[in-house]
Amino acid sequence: MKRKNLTSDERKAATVEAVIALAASSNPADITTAQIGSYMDVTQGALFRHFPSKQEIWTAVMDWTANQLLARIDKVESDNPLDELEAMFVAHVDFVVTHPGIPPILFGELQRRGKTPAKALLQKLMAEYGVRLSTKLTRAKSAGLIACDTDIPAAAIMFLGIIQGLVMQSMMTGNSSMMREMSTRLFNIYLGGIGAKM
Amino acid sequence: MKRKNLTSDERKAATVEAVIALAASSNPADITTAQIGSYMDVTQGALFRHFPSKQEIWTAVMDWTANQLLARIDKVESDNPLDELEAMFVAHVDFVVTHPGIPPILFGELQRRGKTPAKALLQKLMAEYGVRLSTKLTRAKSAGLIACDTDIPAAAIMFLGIIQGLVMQSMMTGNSSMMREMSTRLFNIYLGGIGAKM
DNA sequence: CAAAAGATAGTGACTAAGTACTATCTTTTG
DNA sequence: CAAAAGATAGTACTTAGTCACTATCTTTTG
Repeated sequence: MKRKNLTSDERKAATVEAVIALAASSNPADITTAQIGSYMDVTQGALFRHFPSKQEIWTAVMDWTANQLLARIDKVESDNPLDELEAMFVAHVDFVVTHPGIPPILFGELQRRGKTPAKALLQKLMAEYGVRLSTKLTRAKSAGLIACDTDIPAAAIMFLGIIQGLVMQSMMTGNSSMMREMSTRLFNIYLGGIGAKM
Repeated sequence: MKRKNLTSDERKAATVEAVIALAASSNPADITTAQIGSYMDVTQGALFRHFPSKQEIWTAVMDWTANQLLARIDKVESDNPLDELEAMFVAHVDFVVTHPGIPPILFGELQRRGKTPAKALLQKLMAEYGVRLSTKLTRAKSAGLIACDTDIPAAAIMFLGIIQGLVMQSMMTGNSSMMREMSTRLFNIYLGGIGAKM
């Protein structure tokens, strides 16, 4: 069997992919460098040629995730802020459904004590997400599309919370296909909550 | 130094308490039997006199949690189902605020692969919680207190999701005191979402 | 009722199985 | 052929779980 050498960048990308794939079927905290290596048909020691420590692998994973998620929710474009919010919602749910390992990774990172680089990236991601939500909600309010007394910070937390709840539900039942269908039903309730005129 | 022997039941209860306390300041997955023992001023080996395995400790913790949480949300009593829902919401948030180790524990257990006894208990807890929510929402609908076309399953998921989101937010900022204040703001949006007449 | 006997809780040193990470040698590749 | 990627075989350390023994508590019995 002939061995295939990848460039350092390729191997880094493959590593991130491997971690995300593994996280879909095992607790992120329990993923070992040996498992990551074996997933890529590479020995465990080879990882340390590209990452100085395991923690750096998590940082790379968080970085990839943040970029992917923000890119997806930034792709929405409409002159109606409510349509944009719905598109963000759908894009986010879609991202999670197609990458079931991501939510456990985020939670695992969130639980970590102290401020690791990976956790800092996660906080930055959430902050930027929040800005986007607030902006669109404010525009919707100005346009008279939602109730004029809408509590925007609370509405932003709620937006993310709904997705959270969905993810949790699907992890509990092990059924992630219900997410897409349920997401529109949840979003309808959300629209009612912020007094959207339909 | 005189040694204090506890009965097996007392020691089990103390262990559960220790685990919950430790989970407030460190990742549940990283809690070792040595840490648990040291928290109670007992050696690590002593734990295995009362629990056959570490997994059984987690099961005991889940059992305690499920009983506590259900007891608290069952205490609410009113002739107005919406008031009951709000009281459940407040009771749940209060439980989480006073036991900050619980959410990480639940999420850690949820991530575990396969069906451990602890995970089964968690699923049972959620199922029972869901029943209570559906019952109250149905009563509210019959009484005309909320919109007659309310999507009850979605509303039940949403109820839990909001709490999820709150918890996540507080874990991110490390500020859990904002939870109580924010919870009423979120609940107001929720009421709007299910078309509550105010 | 006090002392012996038995039961139970806790100790401390150990083990076996991992873990992240490293030093050195080998293969691939431009 | 030289530089980069991977293999091999480690190191040093951590972890859940074990076990023979000891301290403490409870029950029996002369």
